Amino acid sequence: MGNTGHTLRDEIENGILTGEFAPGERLDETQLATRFGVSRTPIREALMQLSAIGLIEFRPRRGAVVADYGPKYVFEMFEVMAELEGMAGASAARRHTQEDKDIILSAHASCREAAENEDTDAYYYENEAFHHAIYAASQNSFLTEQCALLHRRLRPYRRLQLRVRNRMKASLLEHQAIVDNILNGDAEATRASLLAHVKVQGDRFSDLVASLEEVRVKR
Amino acid sequence: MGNTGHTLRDEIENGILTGEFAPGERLDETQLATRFGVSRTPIREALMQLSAIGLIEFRPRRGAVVADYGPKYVFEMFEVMAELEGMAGASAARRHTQEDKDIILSAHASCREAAENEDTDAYYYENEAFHHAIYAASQNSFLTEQCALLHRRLRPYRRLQLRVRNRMKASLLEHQAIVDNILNGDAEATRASLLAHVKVQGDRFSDLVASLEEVRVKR
DNA sequence: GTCAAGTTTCTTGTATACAAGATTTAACCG
DNA sequence: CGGTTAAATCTTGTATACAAGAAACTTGAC
Repeated sequence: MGNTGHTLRDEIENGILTGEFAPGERLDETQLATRFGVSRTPIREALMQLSAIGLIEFRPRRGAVVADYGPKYVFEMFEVMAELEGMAGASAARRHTQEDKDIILSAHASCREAAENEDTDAYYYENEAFHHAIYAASQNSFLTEQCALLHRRLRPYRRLQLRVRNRMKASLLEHQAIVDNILNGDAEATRASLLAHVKVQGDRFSDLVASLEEVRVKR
Repeated sequence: MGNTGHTLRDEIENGILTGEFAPGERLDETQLATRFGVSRTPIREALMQLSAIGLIEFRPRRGAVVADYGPKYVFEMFEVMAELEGMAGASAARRHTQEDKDIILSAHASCREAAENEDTDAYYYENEAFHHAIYAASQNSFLTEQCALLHRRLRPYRRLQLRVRNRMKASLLEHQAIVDNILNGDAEATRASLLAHVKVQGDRFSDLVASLEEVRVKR
């Protein structure tokens, strides 16, 4: 043995992002250790890393729990995500290379295909590739990393949304406008279109929470 | 004992941000352990946290070294910082409370005082308070956290800049414009003024690096 | 049957032990 | 005297041991 590879951290992170470990849930170190076939030490170190990026929280003497942000906080995260994506898009419109362009177009085509097949899972996956292609085209590697990080962090809160009626097709239309703006090299139009595209997700999340609240109150 | 308090992490982080541990320097776990009077285990966990936020890097089997970003990467960080601060300012202009306003004005007054006394150290400190006041006034706690985090991360690269001739007074003038814009509730003007205010720092950093490069080449 | 107090059990947080890879040092050869 | 290789040392990465605090359970009283 003898490895500091991030595989363990990624494994646990994945569990959180896929919803296997739900927000608020307590993470038992011993349990994780036996599950991954290691001792508690590397588990602990992975958890420390996750706590540093805010995915989990340590309660003193009570271990780690999956971070459970309030709805307001999640909405704020979407606001920041929108701004960062807008920035990446603006930068991509100005500085994208031929190769970036090819990758964006190919990702866009894959999204369209998924949408035409009404395959939400495939669309979900291809949509991520599309957004990552834009991050990379910004030519700003720090921005690319920050966008990717926040994107991952928001994943659990974006999962349900594509099931909403017609959301997939509306999303695709927005993608088309974004692609056009980037190819035209229109930085500010790209920024605006991406800002709106992402912000919609925060709004949808808020709507969802509001409706859940209403149900809860009514009972 | 029995503590998961962040004090140890903060201690090491401080050492990095103040330049005691220089970029590229190797961090010896045993050394740190004896220095802080604990075993290697909590040191290790603190280092894992710092690696997760990008302040240090783990080379497999070779331990932790203080992250040494290239000049390009640092410049990119300033670009993102500028955008985030612009966003915070725009939001602050729209949503600041009376209390936020008081804090901003008081921080601004302290900056002015430091500038009039030509006290660069005091200005450096009060300047941070001024910027944090704006973050808080955005009413977006996630944005506030992200800004504060990136601000800290850039601290080592901002240290030298105030020594530049007249920079302190120029900075104060920019602050005045920012304050005016916020009090007027002009979100876009605030965004623009903060964007420029921060971007200047990235430009200065680039100039610095360029001049150092030149010296290096000439010899 | 319900609640409270005390005891037991579990879990965390830290220290220490140990194995494997990296680095330094030393010895030997050219 | 320089270079290469092998041994010794050091450092990391992981496992285990142990102490202290939290949770759960038992027992007893009302």
